[in-house]
Amino acid sequence: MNQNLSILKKNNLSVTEGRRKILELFLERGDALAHADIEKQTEGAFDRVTVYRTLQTFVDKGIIHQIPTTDNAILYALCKDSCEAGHHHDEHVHFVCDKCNKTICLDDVTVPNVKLPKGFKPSQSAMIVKGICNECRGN
Amino acid sequence: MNQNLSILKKNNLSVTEGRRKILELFLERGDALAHADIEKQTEGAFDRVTVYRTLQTFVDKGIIHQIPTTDNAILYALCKDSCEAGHHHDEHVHFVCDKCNKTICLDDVTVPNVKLPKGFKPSQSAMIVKGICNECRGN
DNA sequence: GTAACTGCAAAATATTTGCATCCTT
DNA sequence: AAGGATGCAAATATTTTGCAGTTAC
Repeated sequence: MNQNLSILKKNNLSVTEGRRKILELFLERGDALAHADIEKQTEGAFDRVTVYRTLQTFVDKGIIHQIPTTDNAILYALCKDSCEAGHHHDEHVHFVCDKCNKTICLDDVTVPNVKLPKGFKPSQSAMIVKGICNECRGN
Repeated sequence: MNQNLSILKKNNLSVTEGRRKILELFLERGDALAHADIEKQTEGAFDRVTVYRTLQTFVDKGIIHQIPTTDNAILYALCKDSCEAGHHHDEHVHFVCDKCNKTICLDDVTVPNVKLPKGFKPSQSAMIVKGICNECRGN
């Protein structure tokens, strides 16, 4: 079975053109996408509203997660299998390339613990590293 | 001299009602503010556009810095003295309290280095920790 | 006096909601 | 057939831009 099909089925989502296509985009590209990227990539095949709703659905189901960014845009990226609905495990490092501008999930790099001042109790943490990615390095 | 006056002067900005007031807000509150917060706190004393422009000016001058957030809003917080125009040193940890929802700069907690996969060259990093802050702890 | 800042109007952009229709199961 | 997903229209929210009047120095 196609990977995107199985992901949708596993999450009790009906399989529609839009969901398949958007999920496929994430699977193909491997980096994080903004709403605007998805609109561009799908070239108006789906209504702007459908894209909003699809992304929201995927976030709710734990298929994708949001990535914090300094600039305006909200980015989304695929979750690992360990994510479940309402319970994300996205405590890995996100890398933003200054050159190609891609945002990549470094799934294997976990966010280190830091010593917080007295009284602060951490529950979750996120980390963003900027720089040059492995693909742009050689060029 | 007032602290906000000296900050403005130091950055060659003319001292206006709006700039003084917005800077004062940051100095008083100590936590990070979104554009919407500032509008609410100043209760329409200044045009919405003025607030946008003032924040942009402050960012350009290195008086405040933007903080990445998981949800939509862009947050701003005061920079330490070591920040200069066009050259931020905001590599400290930002703490978001789940209870009071404030975002606090932990200026003394520096972002630890992480080992990146082969080929990735870091230039800058940011970190966000969620949890319960010191003030909400006791309550 | 002059350059810079502000407010207003309006354009451009982004996001949300309601509802009728169509599609998946 | 029934429930959910989509598209369209429109409401709402957010951000940017131009310009004329005002203010800081």
